[in-house]
Amino acid sequence: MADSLGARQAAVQRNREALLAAAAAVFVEQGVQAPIRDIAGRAGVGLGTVYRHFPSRAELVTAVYRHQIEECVALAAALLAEPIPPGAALARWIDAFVEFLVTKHGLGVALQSADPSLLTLHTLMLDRLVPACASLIAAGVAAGEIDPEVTAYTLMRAVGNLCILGAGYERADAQDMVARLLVGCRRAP
Amino acid sequence: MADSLGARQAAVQRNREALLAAAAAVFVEQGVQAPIRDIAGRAGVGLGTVYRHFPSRAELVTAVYRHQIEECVALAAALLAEPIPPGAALARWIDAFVEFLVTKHGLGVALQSADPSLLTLHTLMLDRLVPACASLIAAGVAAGEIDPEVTAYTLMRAVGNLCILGAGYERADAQDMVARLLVGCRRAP
Amino acid sequence: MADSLGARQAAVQRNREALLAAAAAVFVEQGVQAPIRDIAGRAGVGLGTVYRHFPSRAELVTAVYRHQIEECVALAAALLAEPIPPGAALARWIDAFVEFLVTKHGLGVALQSADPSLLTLHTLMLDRLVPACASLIAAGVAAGEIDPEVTAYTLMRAVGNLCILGAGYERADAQDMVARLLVGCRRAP
Amino acid sequence: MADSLGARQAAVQRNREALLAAAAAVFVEQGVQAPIRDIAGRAGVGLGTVYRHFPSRAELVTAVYRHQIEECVALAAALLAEPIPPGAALARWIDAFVEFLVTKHGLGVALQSADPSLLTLHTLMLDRLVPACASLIAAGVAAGEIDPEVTAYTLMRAVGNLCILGAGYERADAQDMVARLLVGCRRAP
DNA sequence: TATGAATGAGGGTTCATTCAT
DNA sequence: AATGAATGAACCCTCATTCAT
Repeated sequence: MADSLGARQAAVQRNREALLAAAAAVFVEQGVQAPIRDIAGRAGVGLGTVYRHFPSRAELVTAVYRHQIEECVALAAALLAEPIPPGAALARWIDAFVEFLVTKHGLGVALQSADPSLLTLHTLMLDRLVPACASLIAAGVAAGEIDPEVTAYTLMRAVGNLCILGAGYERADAQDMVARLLVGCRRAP
Repeated sequence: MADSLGARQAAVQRNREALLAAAAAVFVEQGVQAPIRDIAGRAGVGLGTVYRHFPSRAELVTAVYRHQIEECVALAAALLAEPIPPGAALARWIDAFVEFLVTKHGLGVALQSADPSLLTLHTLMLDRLVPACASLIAAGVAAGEIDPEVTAYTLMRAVGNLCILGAGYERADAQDMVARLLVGCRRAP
Repeated sequence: MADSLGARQAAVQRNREALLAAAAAVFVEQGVQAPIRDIAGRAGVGLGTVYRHFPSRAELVTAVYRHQIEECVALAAALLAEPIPPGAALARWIDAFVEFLVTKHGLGVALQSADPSLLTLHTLMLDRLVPACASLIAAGVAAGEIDPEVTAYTLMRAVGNLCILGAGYERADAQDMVARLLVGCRRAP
Repeated sequence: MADSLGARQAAVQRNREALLAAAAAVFVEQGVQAPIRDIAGRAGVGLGTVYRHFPSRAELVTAVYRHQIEECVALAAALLAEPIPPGAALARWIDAFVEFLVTKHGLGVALQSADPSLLTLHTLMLDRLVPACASLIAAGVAAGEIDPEVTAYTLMRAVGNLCILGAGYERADAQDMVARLLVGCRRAP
């Protein structure tokens, strides 16, 4: 009894994760506006199953990115605890953020869209990521390494935008441009 | 006979210009994916007329932005001719580019889209804008003011991305971020 | 063993009754086409349980209304046994029928629908209610109070229709219209 | 030029009328909630054509019934002008109304639905039909033939309901029941 | 040339129904 | 027996594109 119940719940969970993986992949290929049918097909489930797990596109999008966002949040705390200069900590954190944006998840495109279905994602970023980034900036400012004019939200939006890739503007280009942007955020001597 | 021919040609030309103006306005309001019907309606012409003048969306998009792009090209030449330091010239040119991107034309969004209908726009940028920008960069590099690693195409894509606005990330933010990016493009001392 | 068998059967019966109550409530609120899921949810059981007890919507609908219908049947016999004029007996019976139709059960809508899922309900009405009504009409005809042209089935359909309520046509309106219809069913002097 | 323009407009008008005819037929068979696709198919046009002519279901429904409604309105005026007793005029008008409801148009079902897509139709009835009926009732009341308690709106809803046909309750039954209802609306002696 | 009516593919969403556990 | 996850058919609606006039 408990076994078969557990087995069922496990299957449901597997389905949910298959959907998240499929959605992440499809979002990268087609953007967050990709047809729900495509996601269902990629996950190998029926259309209704997507709607069962994620009644609205917003919930699916949010679920896809939540985990990555939480990892970023955790990293910020970890870096602050390390005995390195705050400016370097910020740089390393931004590197990791870029890695997420660019490598596997299409978050960049997602962040810039005004689409109502992305409101929750935006909120999530505001609530979780911005404070994490702000703490690193504050440390950098306190150490005299970062220009106090720089705000976390704006910087993150800018980095997010710089990570929107395309033909002829690849990952390495985004990394380079972000690094240069950070140089411009240092405290003027 | 000649008169009525001339009159007809003039009417055709007027239609074309009304369409360009309407498309520019609609692109700003709704983005480059706006329904063709909206553009036709705004221009006061029939749907078929849009397709006659611009058989594909790409051609319409390209035509809309071509004029702005040519102004930028001309500005680059003008700035190079002025007796100012090349780094300042580049900064002023980028300022103007940002102005175009941000103020009236939604070019930012257009540039980052992977949509095949924007391929020609991309080509146009490559053909006309990149050389203009490259000439300013080259001058800056020659003067020892700009990092020789910076390439025109990448810089323009980055600036284009930084100019994708949204709620909480307005024109002034984009201008600020672009300025900081340029700081990061200076030759390392 | 006998106990647990009895207990199980009791639970099954409880489920069935919870479903009937839930369906009656949902039919009133949303009509007989309400989603099966809503009924399951209201009854606090799983979807499959609904299908086990009532394999088709028709069976559920019929079961919901059967009890009310039997009450009407019993009332007809009781009224015939009372020492009142047959015309008054018919009027009182119709009043009670209207009460059922209008007050709690949405039967009015159900009776007029051509939906195949309501065929059995229709049959039930034919088999049980029409004879009951016919007996009252026959008594009225015999007493010279009711027009012999009136047939039970037609009258019941008409009353059923008159009891389909809506904004601006409320219970009291239906009662009034039914009363006037009955006036028109009296024997012409 | 004028000819071909006229021909085109005529074709459009024919299409529109084919749609109205198809919709009327489909509404009778399946009710006003019938799939738009079925109406398009019956009319021999594409789906989009239905939406072009009637952007919402409400507009289609209203258009289907508007003509019949206006005929009824006109009839009321004509009957009032005739030298016949007002009670007879009302009876003849109601006969005509029943004819419309029952013969070709399924209006009965339409009138009782609370569906938002039928709001306009309801409004139309309120605005046009109810005053027409009320004028006949007023004349009957003034002549002492009609019970002053009877209101036009309620009577029309009742007649509408009585005209919802089904297996075993046909046109003749509806006519009979409506006639009896009218008897019940006479002034009590 | 210009028009705009017509078409139908495409994508969102709901819900009846099945079936493994 | 009960559960509820999964499925997919069926509808709705929008809009790019074609083409007769």
